[in-house]
Amino acid sequence: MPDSEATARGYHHGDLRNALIIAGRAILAEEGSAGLDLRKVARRAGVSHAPPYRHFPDKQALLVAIAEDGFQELYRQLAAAQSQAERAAIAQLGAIGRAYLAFALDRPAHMREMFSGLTLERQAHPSLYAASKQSFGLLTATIAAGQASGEIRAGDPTELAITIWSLIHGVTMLLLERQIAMDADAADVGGLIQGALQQLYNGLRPEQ
Amino acid sequence: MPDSEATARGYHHGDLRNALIIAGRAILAEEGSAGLDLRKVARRAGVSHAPPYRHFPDKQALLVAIAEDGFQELYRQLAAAQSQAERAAIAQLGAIGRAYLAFALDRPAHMREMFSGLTLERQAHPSLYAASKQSFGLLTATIAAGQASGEIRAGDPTELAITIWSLIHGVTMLLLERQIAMDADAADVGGLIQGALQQLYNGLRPEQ
DNA sequence: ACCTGAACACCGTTCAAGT
DNA sequence: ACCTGAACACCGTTCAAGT
Repeated sequence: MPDSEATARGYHHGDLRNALIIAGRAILAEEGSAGLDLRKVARRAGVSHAPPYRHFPDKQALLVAIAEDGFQELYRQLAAAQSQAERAAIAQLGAIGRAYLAFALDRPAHMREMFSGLTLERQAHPSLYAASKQSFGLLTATIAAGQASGEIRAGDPTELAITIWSLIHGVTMLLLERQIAMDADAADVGGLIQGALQQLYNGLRPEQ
Repeated sequence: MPDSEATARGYHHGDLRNALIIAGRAILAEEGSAGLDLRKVARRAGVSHAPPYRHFPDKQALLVAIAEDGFQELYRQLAAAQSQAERAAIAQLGAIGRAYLAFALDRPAHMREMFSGLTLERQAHPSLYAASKQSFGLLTATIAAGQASGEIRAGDPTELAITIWSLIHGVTMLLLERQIAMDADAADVGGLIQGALQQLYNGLRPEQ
């Protein structure tokens, strides 16, 4: 819950930009991306359809801002989950993975929008890129700590982080798209990502 | 390739349904999903904007058909890659992973469309679901063969297939969204997915 | 049966005015 | 400075006609 308008100042808004992002997120949650049109967002924020153009050059720019907001919230939730987990490396990675999945299942349309090709030019959206890199940094740091404590094998932690992020992201998006069967049971879903991470930890190679 | 009408019969088309799918794929390749509007697809297929409604109840249904076409082609490419790879399990999985990624990089808009939430109700789109399950079956069979030859540890091959598919899908989609840096070098990209699979094969746990 | 063209409601975007 | 309302080009969808 961001601060938003301090007070209305004769006009409708003190922080229209933020109000538009909040309205957009609400519409995404209620109607999905199909319902996310600029006029409806403006209406919900309490203004007519022109003022948004004072804050965003076009609809795409609003979508990027909504995605960036999502990446920031994702990071907060991953960091909270990690800080509350046991210190064992596998427990920390499991907590991050479950939080990543929980975020996605809690707001599927927002999650899809965050990874829907908006960010194609990283140079063009540096703050969005920075927001998503925070989460990657959390993963890398967790892995480096696990290597320091001897729980994770040596190697470039960035490479390992790419693999783990990919596994978590893949499970999450395939579940979101119903490509993997999902019993409505939440414990089942958490177990799925935990099981995948455990398999990565153990490896596919038979024990010798 | 459905059968439909064999030849044009005085009117413009013998197989408008198929022509619309092909036109849609071409637009996706040239302009991305933003350019994929029904009127443009119809124009490109050589008809006015009403006839598509004779084959598809709405735009969404055309998108689903385009996605299904994509899943069928994906399966063909995965199967071809696997059949040409060496018999070692890790080589087979690597070939499937590289083919999956190559498909996505070759047609990013189509790939995104295939995994963009169209399929939310599996019951509502049984043929799309079946098309995507073919590829999953290929993966499961490859894993089962690797277990039979002693190269892959014992366990439910479906569970292992979910993990491997998730890893391949995650690497692919994160690369597609530029969330993972990608040197334009194709060898590098192939190496990235091969490296991730190798890490899964070896496990994160330190050698004992 | 399959096609065309007009029509409707709607959306993204712009702009001339208002306060 | 920030707002409104009209306007334009366009899209998804429907429908009365044509052949």
